[in-house]
Amino acid sequence: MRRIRKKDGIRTYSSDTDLVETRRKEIIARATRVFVKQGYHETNMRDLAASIDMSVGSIYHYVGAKQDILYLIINVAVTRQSDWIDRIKANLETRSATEVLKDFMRSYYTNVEEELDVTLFTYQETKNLDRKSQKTILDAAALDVEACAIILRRGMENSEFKIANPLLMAHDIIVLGHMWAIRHWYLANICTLEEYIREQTDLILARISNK
Amino acid sequence: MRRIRKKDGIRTYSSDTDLVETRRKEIIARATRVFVKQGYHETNMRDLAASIDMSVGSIYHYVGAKQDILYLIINVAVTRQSDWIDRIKANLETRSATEVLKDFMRSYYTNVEEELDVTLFTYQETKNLDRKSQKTILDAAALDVEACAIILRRGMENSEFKIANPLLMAHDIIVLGHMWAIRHWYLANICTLEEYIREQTDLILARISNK
Amino acid sequence: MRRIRKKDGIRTYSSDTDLVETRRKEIIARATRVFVKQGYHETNMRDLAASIDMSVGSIYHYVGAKQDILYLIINVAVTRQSDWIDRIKANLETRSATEVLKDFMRSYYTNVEEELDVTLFTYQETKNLDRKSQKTILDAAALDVEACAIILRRGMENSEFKIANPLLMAHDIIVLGHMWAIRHWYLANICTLEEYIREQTDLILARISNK
Amino acid sequence: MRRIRKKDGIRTYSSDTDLVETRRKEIIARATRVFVKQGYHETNMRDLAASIDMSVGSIYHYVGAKQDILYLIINVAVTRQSDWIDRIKANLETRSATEVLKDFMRSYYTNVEEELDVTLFTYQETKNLDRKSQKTILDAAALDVEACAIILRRGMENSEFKIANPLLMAHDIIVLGHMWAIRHWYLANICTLEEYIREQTDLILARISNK
DNA sequence: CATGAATGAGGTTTCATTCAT
DNA sequence: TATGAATGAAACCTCATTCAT
Repeated sequence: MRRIRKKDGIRTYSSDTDLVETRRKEIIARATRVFVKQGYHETNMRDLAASIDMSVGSIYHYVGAKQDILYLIINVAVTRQSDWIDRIKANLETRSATEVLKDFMRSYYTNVEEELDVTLFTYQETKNLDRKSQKTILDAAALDVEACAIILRRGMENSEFKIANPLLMAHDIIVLGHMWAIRHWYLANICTLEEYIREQTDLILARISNK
Repeated sequence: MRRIRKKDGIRTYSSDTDLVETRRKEIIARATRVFVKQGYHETNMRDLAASIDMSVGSIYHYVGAKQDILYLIINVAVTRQSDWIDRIKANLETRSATEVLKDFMRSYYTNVEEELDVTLFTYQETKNLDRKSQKTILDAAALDVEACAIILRRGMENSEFKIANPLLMAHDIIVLGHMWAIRHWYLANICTLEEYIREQTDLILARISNK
Repeated sequence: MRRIRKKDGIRTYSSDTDLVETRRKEIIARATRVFVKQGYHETNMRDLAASIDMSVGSIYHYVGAKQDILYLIINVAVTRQSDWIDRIKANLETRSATEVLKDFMRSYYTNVEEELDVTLFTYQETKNLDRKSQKTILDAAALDVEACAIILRRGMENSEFKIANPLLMAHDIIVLGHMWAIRHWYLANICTLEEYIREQTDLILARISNK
Repeated sequence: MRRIRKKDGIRTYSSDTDLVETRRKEIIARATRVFVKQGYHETNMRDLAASIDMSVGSIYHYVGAKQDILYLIINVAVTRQSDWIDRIKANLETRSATEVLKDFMRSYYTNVEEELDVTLFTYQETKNLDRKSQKTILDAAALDVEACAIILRRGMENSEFKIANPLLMAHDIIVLGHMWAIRHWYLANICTLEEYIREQTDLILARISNK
């Protein structure tokens, strides 16, 4: 008789929490590549198992369902390191909001470039999660906007920026980053990432800089 | 020996072109609602047929495969009326590029609001089409950017605007419109459509207006 | 309300017996070509209708079911003209049994050659008829053997032939004819029809001729 | 990316070659009975699965398609043991061609009797295979004729036999055997297998014996 | 813990037949 | 009488998940 346990709300048959974590990381890392390439619905568990060099049974030891893998993948994709916001705040102590914002956009957009496929994947497949998981993911995704808004608000405080709706402006900054991935099929034909970053930065600053 | 009839590249068993057109329109109109609500993969043909009040057999009388329905739906969603660009050009004869752009953004974004679900659907499900259909769809989608670019270029010609990369700027204008649908789960909490239109218009004009 | 009538045990909606006969003949003649080429199961009613230049509805006016067409086709194929046996008997009045048998084999085998595909078709598809129809067909097919046996028995009567089991011998004569069609994929590589007829005739005569 | 395993040209999801072989043998053995009794087209996969006491899924674990089962069945039916021809040749070392031929016919025809239904089935259903499989089957079937021809040629060498076209004669010998199955509906009424063998043997020998 | 064979419900699509026009 | 659009049951095949080994 199998004993059923849970970790992070997802069923597992193992009681060794560390092992579960290790194996799940392996699964996520490799499954990401497979799902991103072939599509979530288009990949069946047999092929997935073969592609990530595990047995179907093993996968189900560490994960409760196919959808859980999707959740774990997307969750990794939208979750930033925990010290991310702290580092932004630290930067704001020593440098102007404008400078921090420029750096932020550059590093955020560069990160999108590095995770081009996963970013697109997240936009397309999040809908396949159950309601609760979707909420978790969207909340995590919203944190990016909040982080960006911190910079904008600081700039407003010290009169560097003048912004009517800082959350909306932050949102624009974030999604214009995502667009580099989502619309790469078009953008790749009309500019380089470098140009893209420069133009979007200029677009934003032209509007918020307090002259 | 086996005779295959096609209309618009999609198999049909009827030779009555008008009837095919009528029935397909019905299928598209009703299937859009069902797919958008339940998801493409989550809706099976039996349920679809029941929902749109047709028999499964009848659907396959006018359409070759489930995927064809998806294609038809998305194609309708991304295809503008043929006189769309002409109307923009006509407007540019009598009014300033700035005014025309403002109107364009308002009407485009308002249209997104009216087709909120379908716009989101298009972003999520286009990947489920075969390679060739995807190309057709993306090409059609690119026309929106081109249309917007016409306005921008006119503004540049008469020195109303100053823009480094008009296609990229047009692209921003278009996708920021789409974002009202794609990220509605977030935007709806921070602003109204009215505000959204105003802010995005100001964002763009602040950057391109030639002072 | 449709009135249902029958002709030759097969449902029809028409009361005009002659018309039914005419139309059925058309259907049989053309459907034979289609079924023989594409196979009975592989041809659906829509394609059949298109191929024989009739509407599906029309076919069902004159025929009760798809299987009925198969029956009619095979029935034509296995049914000889009614004067066939009479002509054999007449021949036997004036010529030796040996001569008549030679002629019989030549004309029978030549006829197989002319209906190569239909003969094969009959062997392969009779099983798809219902029990009762199969019986009718097999009985009709048995008549060929009986006809041949008449010749053999006449030869035995006048001591031209010496045969232990004339029905079995007649059966060999008939099926060796059919084999020219059934195993044409092999026989065509090793001899001509002319050779085939000569060899089989010699084979039979070597055994039955009373020296 | 999608890995497809094959054994004998037929898809399987198992990599355990022995297991595939075992299970396929089970499937063939039991499916033969079902198909032969009910017909290939008349048996659907659900019924087949129930009849052979396997799940539909399991069948498809070892076989790629319904047609593959048909192929495997017919292939077994037409394939003789590999030492068959060697045994014939060995016999020809010690015994006269006439004796070997008599034995050959007896054992071949007896074998047909033992596989009555399958022999008929093969004649009727081979056409349902794809072109390539048909070729394989027909080539295998042709080997029987070749084997028989070996005996005939030996008899010609040592002047026991005199034959114009040994391949054609061998073909007659083989197909007259098959006819015991194909036309059993008729033959069963006019003679026993014993008589049939005797008569056909006499028929052949009367023609080829060099007196 | 690891494996992969087994399951069977459910997916998409076809097609013989009917019937309103 | 002639048509072909409409029907829906049933076909083949897939695949997430389980569980004996």
